[in-house]
Amino acid sequence: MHSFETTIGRLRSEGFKLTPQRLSVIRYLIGNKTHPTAAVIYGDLKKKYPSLSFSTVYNTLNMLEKISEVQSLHLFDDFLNYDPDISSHYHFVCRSCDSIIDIFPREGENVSLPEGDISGNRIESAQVVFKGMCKSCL
Amino acid sequence: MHSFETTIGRLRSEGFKLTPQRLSVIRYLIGNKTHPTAAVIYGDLKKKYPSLSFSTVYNTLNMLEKISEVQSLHLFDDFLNYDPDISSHYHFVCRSCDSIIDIFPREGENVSLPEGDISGNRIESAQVVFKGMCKSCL
DNA sequence: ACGGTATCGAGAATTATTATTGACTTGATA
DNA sequence: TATCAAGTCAATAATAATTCTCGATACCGT
Ligand SMILES: [Mn+2]
Ligand SMILES: [Mn+2]
Ligand SMILES: [Zn+2]
Ligand SMILES: [Zn+2]
Repeated sequence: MHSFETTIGRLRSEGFKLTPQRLSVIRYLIGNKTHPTAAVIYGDLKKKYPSLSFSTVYNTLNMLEKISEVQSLHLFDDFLNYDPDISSHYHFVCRSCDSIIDIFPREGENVSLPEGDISGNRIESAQVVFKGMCKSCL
Repeated sequence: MHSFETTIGRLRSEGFKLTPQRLSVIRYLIGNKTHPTAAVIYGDLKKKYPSLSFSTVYNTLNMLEKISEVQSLHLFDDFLNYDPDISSHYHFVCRSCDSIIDIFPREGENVSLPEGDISGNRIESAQVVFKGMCKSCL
């Protein structure tokens, strides 16, 4: 996500109301380096905002995804993970402990993807998911 | 998938019975260059095998995935696509027509991924999904 | 204050996939 | 042939993440 100010500015200009519920979800996500599920977000925020509902969490996440402030990740079978980090990076998923690790490819790490077209199809985004055993599980 | 003979040989050696229902699913998938869903497989086979049930399609797909004869792909929100092509390749998904296009990286197409370890995590497989507009939709 | 609109939360609905169940098939054995 | 055990079938129920519905409420400009 962008900064708090930028994000709420974008929502305002798109015509969304900045309700306390939405702001709580946004504050939860800003600077969050994990990849929480809707259930985790709901569970954590419910403590502080007991009247928050699941629908509102989903609605807010879908709204944020629509304006590309978060990205949903299909890493597991039964649920989505949400990534507030919209910088270009990839993911590693451990098949033993299910942890999700951000991969920021550096020079020499040999992650390179085409941009523009491939076989005549126009690429707009690319997702890379590595699976294996994470450092701690090894 | 491997050849018909190799595949049924593997199933036999793993202790699975080669029932007509399973064989019909296997024959459907061998050489299939699309990425059918369980529902599509069921719908197509139902015409020829009216007593086939959905459970059997799912059970057979899960069995084939367990022995790595097919690969399930989480490309859309609500269902899985199954890929009988187990050679190393990637996918392009068109956001306009939802078609799934195989990407076999060639020399000079600049798709290269690390093997072995990345940041101390052991890579066992990698999935790449490009999204954008396909050639025909452009 | 008033009227129109957006959003809320609660709970129902949706739906792809998985689990359960009881009948049936198969093959080995006596 | 009779019996038995294991595997598999199809029908159906269950599961669970996400979305939808709806009446109530908050907000906004006038
Ligand atoms: Mn991430
Ligand atoms: Mn493919
Ligand atoms: Zn791990
Ligand atoms: Zn297309």
